[in-house]
Amino acid sequence: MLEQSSHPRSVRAKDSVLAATKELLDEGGLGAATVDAISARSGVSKATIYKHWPCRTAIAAEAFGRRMADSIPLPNEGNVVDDLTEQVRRVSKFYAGPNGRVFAQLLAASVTDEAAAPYFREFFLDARRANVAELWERALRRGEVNPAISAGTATDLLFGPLIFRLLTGHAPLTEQQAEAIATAALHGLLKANPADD
Amino acid sequence: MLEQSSHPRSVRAKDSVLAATKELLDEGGLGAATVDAISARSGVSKATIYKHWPCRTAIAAEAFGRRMADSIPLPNEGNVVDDLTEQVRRVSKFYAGPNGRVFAQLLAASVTDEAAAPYFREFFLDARRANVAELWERALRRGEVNPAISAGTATDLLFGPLIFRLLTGHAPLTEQQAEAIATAALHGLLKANPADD
DNA sequence: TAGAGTGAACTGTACGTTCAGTTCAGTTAG
DNA sequence: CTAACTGAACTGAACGTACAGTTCACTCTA
Repeated sequence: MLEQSSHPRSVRAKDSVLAATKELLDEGGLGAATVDAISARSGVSKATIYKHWPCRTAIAAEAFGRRMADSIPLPNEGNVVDDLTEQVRRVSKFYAGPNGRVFAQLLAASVTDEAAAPYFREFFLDARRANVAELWERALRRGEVNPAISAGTATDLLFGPLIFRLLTGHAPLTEQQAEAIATAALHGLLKANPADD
Repeated sequence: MLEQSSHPRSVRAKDSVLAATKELLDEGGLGAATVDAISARSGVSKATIYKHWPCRTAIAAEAFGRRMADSIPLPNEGNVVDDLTEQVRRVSKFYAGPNGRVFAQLLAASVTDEAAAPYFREFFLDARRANVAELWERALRRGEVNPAISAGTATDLLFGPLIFRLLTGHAPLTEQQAEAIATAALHGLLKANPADD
């Protein structure tokens, strides 16, 4: 019971807001997570909410951010082709589900909403990039990948296409598509590779 | 003088709206192109505007769409590596400029704005994809690229990373970066290629 | 009792709608 | 050839709505 009261009120208010926002995002996407709705459901007043966050989008980014890291663990199958392909497949699957829609809305909102961009970066991109960087480092140590390519470029090449598709909806995010993208990224677009299966 | 009067009023109104919107987009991005501002500058009433377009974003997409096709001609240097690399470089340069910001805002707005998405797709993506598809077909005929990869996948792999960076701003869009991305996409991330310069 | 939170009202912006009245282009009648 | 007619398209100004973000007098709780 020390646990409960050791949380200052402000912490309880924050948690309550984040929990309510998470629910609203699940139910109706970013559009449903209005500040009034968050306030009503969490029982925290708008005035207090705006003491903790600079804008609406930032709340949503923080509320939604944690689940993504949790829901996509880092694969470790022992070789870079399998690991990276599996990672692309997992991320693609995440995007293809209902959470993908919310993710897209948040990314889109962060473009307009200057104050929210750092939140979005912190809760989504940084963790994701760190993940891939670790896979990339492993692969580099094993000598399996081109050392002239940076982890950042590799990340963009593998996941940029997924995000492109997610946002524009011009092509589906099926498992086959994810594999096609990963394979193309790993082996290249040119016909120079005779060692393909 | 027949030319003038041969345009029905509706065409003149549309042109006026598109011209005004284009100006506003240049001056202050999507945020400046409010429907009231467009109406005021074009001299076309809001009621009329909403007879021609379903929502604000659609106007902006159409107004902004044409310049992009114009400003990025299709390269033809005779081989796929140079052509695609050059194309990536050109698109990257376009994104890095002031128009890139507007493009990002439009793409972001289309995520939320259901009615605008088809406009955005028509005026940006379709033309772009057709462009790359043509380059890809050429390369296929010459046997320079992997025939197992579709033009769509190739497009996503080459331009998805640029869009990813543009939207999140996590990495710059310099010419070097564009080349690094194109090279990585063409040759692949793996170390399997001995035939590199 | 002092700092944190409440709640309710308020401001401001911008989308999209509505409608009575006006302009214009093409048509018909004189 | 001209003048009246017609209907579609446009105007202008107001309106309703939604939502972000702010303010302030208050209440509670640590």
